[in-house]
Amino acid sequence: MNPVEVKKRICNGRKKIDIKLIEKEENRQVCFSKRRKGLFKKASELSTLCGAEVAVIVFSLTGKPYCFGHPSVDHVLHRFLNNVSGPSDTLSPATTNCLELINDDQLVQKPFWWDVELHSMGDDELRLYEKFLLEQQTVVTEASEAAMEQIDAVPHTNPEVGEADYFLWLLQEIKDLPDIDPI
Amino acid sequence: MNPVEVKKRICNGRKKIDIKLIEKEENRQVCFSKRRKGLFKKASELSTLCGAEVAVIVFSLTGKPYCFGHPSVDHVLHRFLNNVSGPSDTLSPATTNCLELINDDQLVQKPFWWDVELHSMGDDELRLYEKFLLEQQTVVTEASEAAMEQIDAVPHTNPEVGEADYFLWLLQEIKDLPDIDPI
DNA sequence: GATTCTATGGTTAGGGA
DNA sequence: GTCCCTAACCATAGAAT
Repeated sequence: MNPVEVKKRICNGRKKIDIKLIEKEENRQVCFSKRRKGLFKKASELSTLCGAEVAVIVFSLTGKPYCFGHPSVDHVLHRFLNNVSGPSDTLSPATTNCLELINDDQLVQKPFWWDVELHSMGDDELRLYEKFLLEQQTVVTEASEAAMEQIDAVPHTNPEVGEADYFLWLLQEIKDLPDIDPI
Repeated sequence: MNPVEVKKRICNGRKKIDIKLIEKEENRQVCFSKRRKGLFKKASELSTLCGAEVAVIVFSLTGKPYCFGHPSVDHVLHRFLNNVSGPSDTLSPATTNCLELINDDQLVQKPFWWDVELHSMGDDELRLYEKFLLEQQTVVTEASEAAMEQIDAVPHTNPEVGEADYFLWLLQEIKDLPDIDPI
């Protein structure tokens, strides 16, 4: 910069603002960007300093989502959602047996059809696959949420326990299901 | 306080610390408490100032959950879980064709094996099914995340577009897949 | 454990680019 | 939209309560 041209920069130091919706569209936008960044940084510092798991999700007024998570947003959300769904140690013995089956490694560790070889894909394939995975997430999540809403709506008074055998069958089907060999 | 007794408080002003796990158990505990509070305050200010919807979930090292949400944690989580798919308008034409297929109602609205009749279930069955759905979410999410991490790691320079046909095949398989009639 | 205290280090509002 | 800039405001480390 030309020394002669150095104009004294007018410094508008930080001004105190009260915490209410910022009216001016542009100011609000800039503030959102800055403070979102600051919030994520604080969250990151908290997780590092204190070994905490943190997830932050923000929707701007325009509906755009932003998120931060350590170790990942989904990890924290799952932990949270599984915590919230209530104590699972009050289940009947019959159900517990079934849950052990679900938690068995067989189901989760079996290579599924979505375990494809990524390195063989081109750029567009990768992006498409990414999109596809997100769609699958959405499908399962929506089915899960819809079902769970219904579950919550159903009064939990039905004492029939024996019917749980259905799930043993269902699990068997699942185990045999996603075993398609891609290409 | 007795004026005679007013001892000058030795002030230890804030010291710069580097961002790494605080070793000393007690200090970490105090820091967690303070910074968690600060984080929630920042989140609150962001939502008020900018009209944003915010959810923050924190697990301490001891496993205790804390959360903040505006208008509520559940509201934001629900919105986020239904909203995961990102912008699709920057993709190449070849990819876009494929995405249209993905987005086609056929795939998503076809009744899947998890669309079971809830009202026929007993109490334990319902709880078990709920657990099962959460497991399925985890499986798909984890597969998705692992794959997407790899996708991000792969340099997006491969110009081969034609390979995307693989996904047309994959989608066909998917459409025919989950068509098991429960019981 | 949580809260209070003080002096710093850190954050950020309003401009400008 | 993002980045820099400054100065005033704010959060917080360490110690004590």
